[in-house]
Amino acid sequence: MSLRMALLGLLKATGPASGYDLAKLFDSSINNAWKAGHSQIYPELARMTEDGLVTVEADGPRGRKTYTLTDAGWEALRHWLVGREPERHWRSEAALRAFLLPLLDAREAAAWLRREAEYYAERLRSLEELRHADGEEYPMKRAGFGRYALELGISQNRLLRDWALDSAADLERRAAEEENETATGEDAAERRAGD
Amino acid sequence: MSLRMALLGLLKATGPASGYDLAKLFDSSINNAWKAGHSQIYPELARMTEDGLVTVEADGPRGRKTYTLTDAGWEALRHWLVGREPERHWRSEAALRAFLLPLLDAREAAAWLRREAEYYAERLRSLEELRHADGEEYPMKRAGFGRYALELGISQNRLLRDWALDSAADLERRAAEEENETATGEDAAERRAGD
DNA sequence: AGAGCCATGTAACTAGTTACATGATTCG
DNA sequence: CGAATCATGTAACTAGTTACATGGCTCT
Repeated sequence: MSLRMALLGLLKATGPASGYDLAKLFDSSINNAWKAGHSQIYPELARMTEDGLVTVEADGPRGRKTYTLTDAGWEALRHWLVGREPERHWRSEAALRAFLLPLLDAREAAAWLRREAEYYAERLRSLEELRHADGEEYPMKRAGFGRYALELGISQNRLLRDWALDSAADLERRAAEEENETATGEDAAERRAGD
Repeated sequence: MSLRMALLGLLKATGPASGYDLAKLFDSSINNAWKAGHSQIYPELARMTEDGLVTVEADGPRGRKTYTLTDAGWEALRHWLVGREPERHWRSEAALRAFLLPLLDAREAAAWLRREAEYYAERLRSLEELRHADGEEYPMKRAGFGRYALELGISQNRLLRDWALDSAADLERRAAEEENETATGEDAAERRAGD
């Protein structure tokens, strides 16, 4: 359903487009919110045509098919956006790893987190560039389309970067404390064993 | 693969458990990072047994099967955690809606965002409670397991709440400006048409 | 003529969802 | 003895991934 809505939204925002165009738009715009390859998009467009949400004109060069949003299509999108509770579940491999991280040795986990932080920092940079890019470089920016999603993406990547750095520092502090304990305190360990 | 790793991680952290236990643990702990129902967990455990990652003892009451992590299972988990780039793609219905939001009327979009903000605020409250809960109420907290994921979840919900409120305010400001323009300025519109 | 991009699709597979189905035990 | 919970599974379906397959058009 979400894929379908993403396609309807892109058609609403850009006007008529081919499956090929939509696949490219996916990569360059909505990409931070949803992902789909052409092998998923083409059959979905065919089903949407059957359901009357889009109409197709097969005319362009190389058998290019141009899809146009119908009234029913726009109505379906509006209804989905406004009239339904969103699905809240998300699956994120990054979050899962975060969850499992304390199973590792603290130093190892910290090192991994620092590499993650670099990734998020890089990502943050590229999204901030998008914010300052004008309409030609980032065509979806026209009409404020994607504006709020872009801000969200930027904030989230900043958050993830900071979280990774803070967690790494925390793990390193804990590792250092432990090492300190075992190094200075054979006697302390004996004291603990005694009570 | 991620489901498999989540199950291995839970077994590592809690010790031997049944499919039923693991399904409940999923709901109560790892839930913010990954989601799975029993109909996905049971067959996965069967496959993991075939692959030698866990062993099964069918002994308990009501045909309860107890799964135990093997050395190969722990090794597989370690390797997945440390030795691979994570998959970065995420699909989030919330983010997709954020992207498509500017297609709606500004007032309507703002109202929707304010409802969203309430949802995130509620979620934030319940995660913050978890942070202060002791080990009995939140068993995964033992040994710091899930600690970093919990902090991440709290930060993310706070971010989403604030993002929704800020975006709503922005949309309302824009709507007000537009209304102001059309109300006061027939002449202004003509002036614009003239240049 | 050949490289590169435009453009569309299908097939086989893995992952995840929803609904159905069954029965044992425990507690009040 | 009945309700709640424990406990396991399967079947049918939808969504998403990866790999394969084909051919047209444009530019050099």
